[in-house]
Amino acid sequence: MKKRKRSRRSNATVTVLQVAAMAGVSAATVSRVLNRPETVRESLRNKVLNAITKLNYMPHGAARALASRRTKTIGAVVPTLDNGLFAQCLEALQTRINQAGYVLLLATSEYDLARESEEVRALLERGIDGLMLVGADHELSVYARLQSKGIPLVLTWALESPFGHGCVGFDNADAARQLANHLVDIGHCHFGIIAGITRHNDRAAGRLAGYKDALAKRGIDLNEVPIFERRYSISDGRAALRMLMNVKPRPTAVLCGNDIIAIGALTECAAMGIAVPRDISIAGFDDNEMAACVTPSLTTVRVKPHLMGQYAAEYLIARLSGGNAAESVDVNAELMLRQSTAPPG
Amino acid sequence: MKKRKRSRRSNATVTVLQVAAMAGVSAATVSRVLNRPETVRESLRNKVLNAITKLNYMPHGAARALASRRTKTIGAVVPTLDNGLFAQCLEALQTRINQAGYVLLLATSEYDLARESEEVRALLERGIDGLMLVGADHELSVYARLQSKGIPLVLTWALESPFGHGCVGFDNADAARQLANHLVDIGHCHFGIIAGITRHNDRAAGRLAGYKDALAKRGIDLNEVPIFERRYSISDGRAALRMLMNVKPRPTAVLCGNDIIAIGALTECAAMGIAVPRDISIAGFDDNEMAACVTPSLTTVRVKPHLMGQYAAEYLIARLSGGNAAESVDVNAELMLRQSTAPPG
DNA sequence: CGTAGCTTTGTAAGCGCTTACATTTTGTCC
DNA sequence: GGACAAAATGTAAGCGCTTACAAAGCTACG
Repeated sequence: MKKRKRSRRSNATVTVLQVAAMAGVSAATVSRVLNRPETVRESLRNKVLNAITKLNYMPHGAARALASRRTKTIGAVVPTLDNGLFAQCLEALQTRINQAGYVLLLATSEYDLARESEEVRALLERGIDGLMLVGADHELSVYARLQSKGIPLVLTWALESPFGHGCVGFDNADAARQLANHLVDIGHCHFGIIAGITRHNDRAAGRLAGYKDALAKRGIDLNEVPIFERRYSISDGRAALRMLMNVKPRPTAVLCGNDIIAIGALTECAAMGIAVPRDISIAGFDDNEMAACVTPSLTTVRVKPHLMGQYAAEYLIARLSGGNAAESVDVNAELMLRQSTAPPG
Repeated sequence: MKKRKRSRRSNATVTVLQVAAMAGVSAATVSRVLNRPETVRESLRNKVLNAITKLNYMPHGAARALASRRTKTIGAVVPTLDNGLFAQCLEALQTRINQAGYVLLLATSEYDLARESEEVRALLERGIDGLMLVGADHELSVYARLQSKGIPLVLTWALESPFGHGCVGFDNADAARQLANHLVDIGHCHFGIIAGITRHNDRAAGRLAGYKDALAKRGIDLNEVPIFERRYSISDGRAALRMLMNVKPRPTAVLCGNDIIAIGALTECAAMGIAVPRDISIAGFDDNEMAACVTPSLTTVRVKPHLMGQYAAEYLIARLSGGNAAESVDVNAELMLRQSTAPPG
């Protein structure tokens, strides 16, 4: 006679046993109704379903996760949500995984790989069935932990993983090359580059490499090309453009690491009374939502964050339901030629 | 002799018992080291810590949650991540709660209250310790479920909750009133309004109410003011502006439900050859990242999504650590007067 | 040196669910 | 109608952790 020693059950939490009792079945049957309804006879199933609604029963996720070793949760860590592209990618991912009954556990790394690794660790502790990351540059600990837990990973903004994970992205270098080539095609020969910070950022690095590669191949001496690496901010773009304008010979075309920088450059041109594209051409990268709205509208490269998010979701869902999925999908980046570029002089 | 009947332990998951064994203590002590380290003597604590790193032990979140009835997870549901404002709010929320050891479980409602209610249910099932929602318009089931689980809620973009939850926002109607008043002040008397969809959206409704209230108070006959409700999209803004231009007398000032609509209106003006602000003044709401970049730059109202996210996080953290928090904080929305508005012709 | 009153550690009972296995029911075929 | 296989249900053992309570170790004081 020492029953109910520690009944913490202050709030009457409805459990599977109460549902079972009301329906006149065992807990196992209730569980089956919840997880594999086709395995229980209709009559019983209905009784259980009735009991569930009558009691307003809500399964306990942690208990489920503990017993089943599945959390029905997908993790994601992106550099920042302040960048609309990542937000849009997540929007698509979230929407898609939700349809499949998954929920999104989210963290941001602020472009810091060490922090990213910590975030991944935290997500793993909390329990995730799959993970989405941005880019292919990650600490080894990340890959190792994922590996040891057997958790599927999909990389966005990347076409190739060092460990053969799923990838959905586009070729940054190639798109950058196209953009640079276009500017050479229309007659530019004095360039300036305001790249993003390339350290630990394979996307920024790829873009810069593409720009340089194309220019070099077209006979432009890279030693003559001023190259800055700047954070993705309007003010950094402005300051960098101002510096470029002091370089002799003055560039007639400026290739930027992304649209934010480019818009900063555009803004500074306006402030300095430099006409775009008459005096100078400016090109961005990303085709974010502002690119088409600024004046002059910005020539850029359209990446497709929604599509990446969706494919990433698709990949993880496929893997988690035991299926296979294409290892790598290329959502082609497209050149968007607009008003901010034109032949020189 | 029937030990180890169901050893599913395929992957050698390191558990608290193995750590305990290696450190020569009981599981309880390991748990204490993890949760209330100050209650265990330093010598032992170090042994445990060593064992933990040596074994690369990682606590099992679901097990913890089940035993402790806490998940260290905070939920949020926003209308969409495609809107930079919500993304920024979440960015701040996420960053702040992360510092406090919480992780973000995220869902989007696509502006659909029924869907929102479902999402909340899903989050609750997955287990959350606190929740952030946008606005004060929610299904009763949401409030009821939260209530019955005793989970703290904070509303953003709202100043008042029907059930006394925490709020952080600003007065939409008041800010809208200020904007409308300003336009009257500088001489406008023929207005058009392109509001957002007000149904189930207290923010859109508040803004529209503010516009109407101010105009009426300044002696403008609301029956003469064409009012449209449109989705937040460039194309809807464009189409609505075109319709407004056919109204007689033609409005000299257009008040928009948000910046997206306003930028659509601006775009259509450009397309129709209507000069802004000479022929017409256009005002937005939100001060999103595009507002200052378009040409002409957009007069609007600055809301502060980062600040809201941060305060929302603060509120939840305070509540979850047993403290109290201010019930309601007002992050003042500010009028941003830019180039898109001016006295009429 | 005994013991009251701390602090530190151990013991073991769950937390609410899933699932391998055992058992019962149902269906099928001669 | 009986034998057998297949389908439906029940039984009970955990999943990995936390925590109430018990036990043990210390301290200090008479």
